[in-house]
Amino acid sequence: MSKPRFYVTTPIYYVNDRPHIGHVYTTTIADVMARHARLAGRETFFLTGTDEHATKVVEKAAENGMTTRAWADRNAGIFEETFRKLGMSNDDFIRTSQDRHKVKVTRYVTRLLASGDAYLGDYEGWYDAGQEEYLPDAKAEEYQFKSPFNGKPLVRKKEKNYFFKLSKYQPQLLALLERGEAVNGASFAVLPEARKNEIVGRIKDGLNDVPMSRSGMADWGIDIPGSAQNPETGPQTVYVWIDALFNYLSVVDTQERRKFWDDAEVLHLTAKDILWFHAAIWPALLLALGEKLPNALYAHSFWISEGQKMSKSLGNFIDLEKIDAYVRDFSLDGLRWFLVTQGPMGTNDSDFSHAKFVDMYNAELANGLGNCFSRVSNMTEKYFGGAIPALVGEAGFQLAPAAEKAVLEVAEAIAKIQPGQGAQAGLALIRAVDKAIEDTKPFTLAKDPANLPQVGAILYECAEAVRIASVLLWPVLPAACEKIWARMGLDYAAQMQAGGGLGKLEEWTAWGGLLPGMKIEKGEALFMRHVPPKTA
RNA sequence: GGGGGCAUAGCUCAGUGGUUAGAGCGCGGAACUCAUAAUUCCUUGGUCCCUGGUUCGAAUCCAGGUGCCCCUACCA
Repeated sequence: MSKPRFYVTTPIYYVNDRPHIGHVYTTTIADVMARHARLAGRETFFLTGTDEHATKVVEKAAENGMTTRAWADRNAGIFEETFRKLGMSNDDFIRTSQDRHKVKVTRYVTRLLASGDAYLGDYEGWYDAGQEEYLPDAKAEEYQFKSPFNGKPLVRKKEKNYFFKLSKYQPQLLALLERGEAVNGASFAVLPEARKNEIVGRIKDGLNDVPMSRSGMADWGIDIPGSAQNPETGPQTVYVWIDALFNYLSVVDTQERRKFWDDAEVLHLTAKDILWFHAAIWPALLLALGEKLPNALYAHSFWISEGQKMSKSLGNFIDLEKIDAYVRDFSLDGLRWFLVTQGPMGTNDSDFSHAKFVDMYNAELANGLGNCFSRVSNMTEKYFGGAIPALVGEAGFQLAPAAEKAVLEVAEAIAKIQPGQGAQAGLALIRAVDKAIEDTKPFTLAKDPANLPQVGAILYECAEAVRIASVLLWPVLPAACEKIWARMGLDYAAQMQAGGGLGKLEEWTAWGGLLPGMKIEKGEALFMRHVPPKTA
């Protein structure tokens, strides 16, 4: 029986942005989920990318004296390079300006037009002539119906646009979300619970049809089929949000990849600000297309910076420069650990605080995992020449139950999309090892050669628990755990590579995988303890 | 304006009606020395935001209030 396939996505990032901690966070969570799934032997597809068809992209490119294409290429390149540098294991990187996406979106829109779920209507709103853009009613009111740019009055303008018949799907969305029912054989979970309640409330308020086109941008965006020939509309392009949402499907809507949509567990990760598009419009679009729904949407909260909201005016974004500095000072795994264990997967925002980063790094990685491996490997070298001794003595305790518990808890945490909890469960096994060492004091026993059989048994228990913890923690701390494997002479990394990236989580986390006689090399500290520079 | 969320130890959070409210980190003390001045143990620490209500019983449910936050249609 093969394990269910897994397809995990991040939002595609706005190509005018510079990568910051928010992008890195969502992508890291997706990466951990993807790595865990592959480790568990599940065929996995992990997608991220860039969203490029906004009008502002055309404008920014012009401001910078570049063609839209060159500007988008440059910025998308920065995202791709950033994720590559951060070791993200994404299987693809979609850019909405790529033909493979545009071709699919054209087809989806054609289908919607044919079924009547997309139709021509009048769009009416407050128009800022100077900016050539509409403002939402609420915003227009906030600006007292004057342009925020030049102060000229906004005008009430009406134009022909294509609309998506969102209102039609209200009953099905409520069945899916409020009552948890399956629609067309699939259910759709919005997490966390608070976010689901939020969206249910909003859907109950009533759904209006949404515009899904804009009057055309020259040479940018995706044309609405037939609009150019329609004198009523003139050339129109697919509204950028609709265009963007389709990426999740367009990338896997190919002969070889279709299985990742039709026959896979599909998880969309996003931040809470774009809940509406993902929890209401996206499933409605899929229902309209007759496509299967994703299994779950998880909308996490935000990072704030040192207690303050991140904003351009405060200039306190955790940007690429800061991210690079953390990677340099604490290693990539150190950054991943902080993001995953301290990040805003709940409904509250999390604080990216330097002091907290250092505290957690020292307590959990340096003093915890790193030191534990260090003491176990050191005693093995010191008392047994670096080889796990034959099992001839009694340790006087057993770590197998703690290991089983950790394995179970990690699985539960991942199933709940709480990789941070999973990381803590893995670390708890390390704590159990530290406690066992303290309780039995092998370093004292070793002073009398008669005790060596017991010391050997103790070290076996400890090394075996560390081995299992390293497998459980690998999705979060790939570099450090692979170092542990290398020093224990384990070929898990090679096995995964040979197995198409798929691991053997069950086998590798079963007690007894460490054989007597195997070498353990102590090596350099896995995580150097961070001592803050002295302030005079 | 409308909708939603959050408020529990110094910090970050668990805890959705039932014994003296928990964890991690930090702080203080002790033990220990294999280890990265690491580890382990003990201690400290809370009118569970306020007021009122429902209940035999409320951190938990309800109402009102206060504070902070998010969404309200192109910033993870």
